[in-house]
Amino acid sequence: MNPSEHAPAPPLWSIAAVERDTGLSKDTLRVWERRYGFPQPARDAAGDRVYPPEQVDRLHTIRRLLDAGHRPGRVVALAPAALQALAEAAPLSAVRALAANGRAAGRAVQGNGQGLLLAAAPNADQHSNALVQSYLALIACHDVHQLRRALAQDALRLGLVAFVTQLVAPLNVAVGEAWIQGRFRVFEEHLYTECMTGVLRPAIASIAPPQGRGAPRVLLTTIPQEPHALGLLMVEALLALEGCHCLSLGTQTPLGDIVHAAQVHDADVVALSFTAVLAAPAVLAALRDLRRQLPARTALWAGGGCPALYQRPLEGVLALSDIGALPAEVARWRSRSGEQGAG
Amino acid sequence: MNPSEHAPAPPLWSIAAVERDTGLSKDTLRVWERRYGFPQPARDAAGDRVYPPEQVDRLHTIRRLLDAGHRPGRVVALAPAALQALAEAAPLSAVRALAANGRAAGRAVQGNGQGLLLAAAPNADQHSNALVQSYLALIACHDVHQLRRALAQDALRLGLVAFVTQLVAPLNVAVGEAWIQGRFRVFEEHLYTECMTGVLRPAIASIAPPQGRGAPRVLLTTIPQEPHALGLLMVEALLALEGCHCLSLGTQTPLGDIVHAAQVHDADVVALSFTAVLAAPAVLAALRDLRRQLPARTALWAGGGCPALYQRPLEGVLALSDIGALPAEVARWRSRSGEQGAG
DNA sequence: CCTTTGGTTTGTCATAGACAATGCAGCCAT
DNA sequence: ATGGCTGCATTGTCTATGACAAACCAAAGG
Repeated sequence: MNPSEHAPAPPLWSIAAVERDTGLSKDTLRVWERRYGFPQPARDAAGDRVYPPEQVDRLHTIRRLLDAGHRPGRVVALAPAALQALAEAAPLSAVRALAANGRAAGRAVQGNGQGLLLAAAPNADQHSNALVQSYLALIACHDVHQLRRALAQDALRLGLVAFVTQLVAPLNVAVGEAWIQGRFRVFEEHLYTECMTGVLRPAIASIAPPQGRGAPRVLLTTIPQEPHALGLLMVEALLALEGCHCLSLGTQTPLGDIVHAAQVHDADVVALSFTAVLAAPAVLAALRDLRRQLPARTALWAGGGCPALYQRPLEGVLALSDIGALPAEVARWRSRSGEQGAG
Repeated sequence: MNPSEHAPAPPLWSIAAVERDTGLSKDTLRVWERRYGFPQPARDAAGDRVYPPEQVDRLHTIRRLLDAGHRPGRVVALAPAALQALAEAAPLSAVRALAANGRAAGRAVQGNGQGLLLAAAPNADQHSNALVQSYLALIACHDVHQLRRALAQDALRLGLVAFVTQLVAPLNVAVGEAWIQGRFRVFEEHLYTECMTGVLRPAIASIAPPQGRGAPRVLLTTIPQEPHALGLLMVEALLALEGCHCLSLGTQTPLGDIVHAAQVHDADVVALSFTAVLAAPAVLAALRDLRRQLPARTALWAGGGCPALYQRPLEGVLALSDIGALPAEVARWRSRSGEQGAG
């Protein structure tokens, strides 16, 4: 037997595995190594990079800090202790987002990387209220049954609109912040998302489709690379309650298919949800492309916790930083459509 | 005004955009260009590749053919007409999968690339029955309301078990084949998935959690890069009906988090769903890693339309080619667990 | 007919340099 | 002090080509 097999061989990661796991591209990983001296993977017999688990962990922490608004040059080379301190400190996000550019309509509060965050809360601190905190505790102890029961109960208690805008939205923000600070792992976020989906889906299914003629037809989806469906469900719930004709395509629809689906469905509005997983250039390019390919009569609404949406006004795109503003926008669409329909 | 602005500039795609859209890596795109002479993108001012839409379309067709079992060397350089002919011909998949290696338990019927396919049907041809065909027609005419109503009705009529095993599974196969043949676009597949989700979710939510002590605790998820959730829902429905304690993490959980979640949830079984989106090596590597990191008492079940699962037996992994076999496996687990618990 | 062997195919990884877009900081003017 | 411009630094992505290991196919042998 080979002696090396006796030791519990530490699992080593290939560059492809690290890319999958951290979301940092191979190119980025290599250029960081060249520029900042980290990561510093070993090499296997073939000369390929092999990353020890500690470095992968550290890359995860770095990724979280980047999503919180830090810059690579300042954090990549930092020692683990310093990284941890930074993560536990107050998240830069709000500060940076506000400082960046005050022009946009709403307050932009940035989310986490795996990016649950859909709607920026009016004031993150205000929402550190008891209810949200109790939910965070439920998630932390992985009590799914209790979590689902509590969510279902609160949905009934508050009503679906208030549930979505006043509880789910700030809870998403809170979960996102906890994730940035390293207090939650990915699977805990997944667990939360799954429970919430299990509550929202049946609720949406129970809403009767609108009968009238004037109902706006809305196409809901996310662009490729944006896997978060929770935002879509929240929006779908609100829009369905407002009497919209919703057609959701789920997540990650290629741009060409969005355009095609909008034509087929005769959509009045295409609504997209964004989180901070996506790099700002990708988001803006996608919106520009879509705006160009969609017919002029189709409105393009974008929302969610992606800061890129709110840094500068986008031509032909309605950026909704606050999910609570959705009903008002539907009303505005209705009145505008009435004018045009009459004219 | 610039005269060139008068022409309706055809949208040009960057290599990154093509990667997102087709799922072919930048490396692959470049090496195909070098080896096969296709694609042959133009260059922008900076020397970067820019792909005209026709080439992107052609790449899509090629991608579908690859997922159907063709090999790059034989199809990449083919003219569009030849590609189309190949796509419309009988899919290679079943033939190839059977020819490959007869050792595995079941027949492996391969799915499409964006890969809805969860469970291989006993005989794909048998399932070209009227019911499945009528559903394909509903999808083709984008009648979501009718589609959802019909699904909900059939779920009631057949009962959830028969609905999942006898209708949903073959329908997935049929949709997958239609996609390979280019009869469906991505958004039509999304539309179908969304409707099905809207039916399965509430059904699952209505199943009472098991009370007894001996219920197997099952953790459900997919590995990163595998975005298809429909398989998970089908499995969750069947397992919940069999009295299992299901915990779904949704799609794309990092391997480390799967292990962690399995510990926290005290899982008896980790069940994963695979489609043909993933390359065979990635699937096998993931399963090997997981098997190594999971405690021995935790069983590892893998299912879905991914041919890699069935080509050779995998040590410590139960590969389920037929979703109908799930109840029997639960029963087998129960009896085995009873022995061990007693001993 | 099944298995093993050898050659081909194919995706991924490596290197290093270049560039465009973004972001930040400092300056000036109101 | 605050708003807006200018220029430098930062950063991710792209290019090119070579190399290699694993997977696949087909032909030879038991």
